[in-house]
Amino acid sequence: MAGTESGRRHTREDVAQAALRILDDDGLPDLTMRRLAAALEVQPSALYWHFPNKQTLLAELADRIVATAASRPVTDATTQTRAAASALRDALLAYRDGAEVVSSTLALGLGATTARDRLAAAIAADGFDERLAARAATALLHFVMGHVSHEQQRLQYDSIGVVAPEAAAAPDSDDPAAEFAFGVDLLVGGLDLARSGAGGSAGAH
Amino acid sequence: MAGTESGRRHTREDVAQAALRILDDDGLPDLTMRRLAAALEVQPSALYWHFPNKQTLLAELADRIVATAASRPVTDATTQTRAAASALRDALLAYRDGAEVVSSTLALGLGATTARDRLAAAIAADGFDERLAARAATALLHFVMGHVSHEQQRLQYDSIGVVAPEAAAAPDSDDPAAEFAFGVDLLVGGLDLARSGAGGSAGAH
DNA sequence: ACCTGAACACCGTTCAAGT
DNA sequence: ACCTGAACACCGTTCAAGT
Repeated sequence: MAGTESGRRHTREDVAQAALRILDDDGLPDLTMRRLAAALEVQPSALYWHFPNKQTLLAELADRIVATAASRPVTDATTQTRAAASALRDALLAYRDGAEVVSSTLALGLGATTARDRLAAAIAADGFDERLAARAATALLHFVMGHVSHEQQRLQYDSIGVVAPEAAAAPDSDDPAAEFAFGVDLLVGGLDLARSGAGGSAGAH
Repeated sequence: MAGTESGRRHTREDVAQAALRILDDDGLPDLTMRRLAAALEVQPSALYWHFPNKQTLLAELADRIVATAASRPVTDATTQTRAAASALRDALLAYRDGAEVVSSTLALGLGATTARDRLAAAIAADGFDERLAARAATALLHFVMGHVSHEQQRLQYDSIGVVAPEAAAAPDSDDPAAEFAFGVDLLVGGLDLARSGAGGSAGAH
């Protein structure tokens, strides 16, 4: 009950932390500058001393979210890639609406490039050349963002009960983790094909 | 110059058309209920006779956007899938922020399921069984949405000049179409592997 | 260095009432 | 059947001024 935020003046760090907390507790739609200011017991205009605008604040949050992607030990071949993909998914899932926040700032190149870099590194570690790894990382990143965005939006809508009837028994809510793994496997399978050198699907040019 | 919208009373159709026009001309952020009302020379509250809320209006737009996906004649094997994927991409690109509109309504099951259905049908037509086709369609859909969302957000930001320095000479803006095709090829390649029956990546349950 | 106070130009939505 | 008028409860951002 007592004041976790009772002191007066704040740092940029305080603002980012309070924002992450609101994001996690109430979701992106509730993360307004005014609500954030209230949480810090400050006027909305005070926030603009720490961040030039909301977009920049979100970019900062995106960086922190992807930074939490833990790297776990792996052994098998082409499994660095799978591990990196699911580590990224876990990081995005760790904060409510994490995928939305990250993908919104991904587009304007404001940080969060760490995500693609890590995927590319994992693919390269699995024995693919850099150029191929870079391109495949982009594709994989898009799949991951698309999948987790969808997953988290569903979570949010479900909790408010705003789900359409069709979506109830859809082949969709089966098992997000399995569905995710399946998609990653498809992409990795395509990569393996490219390595095998066949003039097949993803190989040439 | 003269009044394309001079008459007084409107239908739900008029509202949807005017909304699509604003979307295409000025983008999703400018598609507000008040701006839409102004375009129809009507009070904002009048819109709520035609649509219960903005979300429902957007779902209607999403349906129309994916509906424009033209099916083009194909011959090769596993190419129905590629064709369906790029037809969907074209449909999304046909309207500004089309991907955002569609994916936002995809999550809450409000229509736009046509997109996944078509992908699944194409995959099945390429000789995969229904269950596999359904799961692969979901993965492919996520990739497509992730890719085109990113592509369109970049377009928007570029036009306002809000791009970060790094993004300038990034391996990102290379060639969206080629990048898209590469990702689709990876997924299709993984599918082919599954068909080959090897206990490999994406095959077994 | 960090914040207040007040304003500007907006939002989506509701609801009684009009024709 | 379709719309007006007025209100409610919000937004992000700016900017002079305070300490």
